[in-house]
Amino acid sequence: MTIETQGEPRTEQAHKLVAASISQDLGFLLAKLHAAGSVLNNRALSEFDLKERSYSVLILANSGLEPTQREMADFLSLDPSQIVALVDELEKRGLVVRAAGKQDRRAKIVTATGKGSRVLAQAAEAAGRAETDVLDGLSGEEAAQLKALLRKALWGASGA
Amino acid sequence: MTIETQGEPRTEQAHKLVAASISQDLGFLLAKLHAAGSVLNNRALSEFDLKERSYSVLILANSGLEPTQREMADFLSLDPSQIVALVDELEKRGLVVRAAGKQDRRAKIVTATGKGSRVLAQAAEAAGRAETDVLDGLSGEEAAQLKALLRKALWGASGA
DNA sequence: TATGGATAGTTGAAAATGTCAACGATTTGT
DNA sequence: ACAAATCGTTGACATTTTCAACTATCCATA
Repeated sequence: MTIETQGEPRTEQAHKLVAASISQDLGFLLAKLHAAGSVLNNRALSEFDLKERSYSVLILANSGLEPTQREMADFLSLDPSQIVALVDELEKRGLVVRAAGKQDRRAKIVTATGKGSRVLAQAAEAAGRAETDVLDGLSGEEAAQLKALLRKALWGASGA
Repeated sequence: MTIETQGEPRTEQAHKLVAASISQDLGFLLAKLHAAGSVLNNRALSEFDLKERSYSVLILANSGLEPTQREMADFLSLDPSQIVALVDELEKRGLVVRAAGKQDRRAKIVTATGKGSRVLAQAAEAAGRAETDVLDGLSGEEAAQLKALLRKALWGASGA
């Protein structure tokens, strides 16, 4: 990020409106960096026919935490019906399987297949490179600090 | 934010899935904090019949920087046609006026009216309170640091 | 100074997303 | 055993995004 990443069509540039007070607004800063990052992320993931959403689901399915769809919905701040569609697609592609929960048979536990794990490993690399691009303007330490602060804001000092 | 803000229906809680590796992913962290913040922001702004979008436009219109609609679109990462709709509504409500650009008569400069300024002043207070809620888990210093890092990631060290 | 190509705003249509209410299957509390 | 709640799913509906035109205007250059 920061000023023109490459000779590309020009990603972002210092703008006269940066001086406006909205540049101090947290919601705006989050929205803008999120928007910029989404473009790069989705571009990087498109090679694997994934988007940010399906990528997230695949990560959770591969986490070993045996998440149910409901837990995924809560955690990803998505409507349960959206999880259905995402899991449907990943399952159709053989990257993920649904299994009835052991204690609660209403719930469906989503788990990554071997193929899902392998695709995820590659996708994660590409996503990592995209993240590096987004945080181009920050030092490694600053990048880590930014992520730590975001985690703390979300889950408090105890968060991962 | 952080664990349950109040006795409310429960806003957010430490989740078992926090342990998943996606909690280290910048895009996810931005999306999640942005989503959580949007809820609070829009709730706070609804008192003034504003949403995050129209609030942003109103701020820029009130900035004294005489932004054109195109500049707003670029800066807010929105399609120009969305700016049209937002300005239409604000103009209908008498909070903002359009004027032809002096050098370029194709461009429309959007400026806040007196009424717009007054509404904005109050809305900004409410939005500020919402932001405080979102950053509940951070100290004042940490909150400032977070915002500084976001700005730096977007515009480099020179940014506002 | 005329002419071609770009750009600002606007409109409207199409596609993608978000929201929400209902339903069957299952669990939980009493 | 029964009532109330919950999980996944479906489908309807609303909102948002994306994109291709179109007019008016600007700019470059012959």
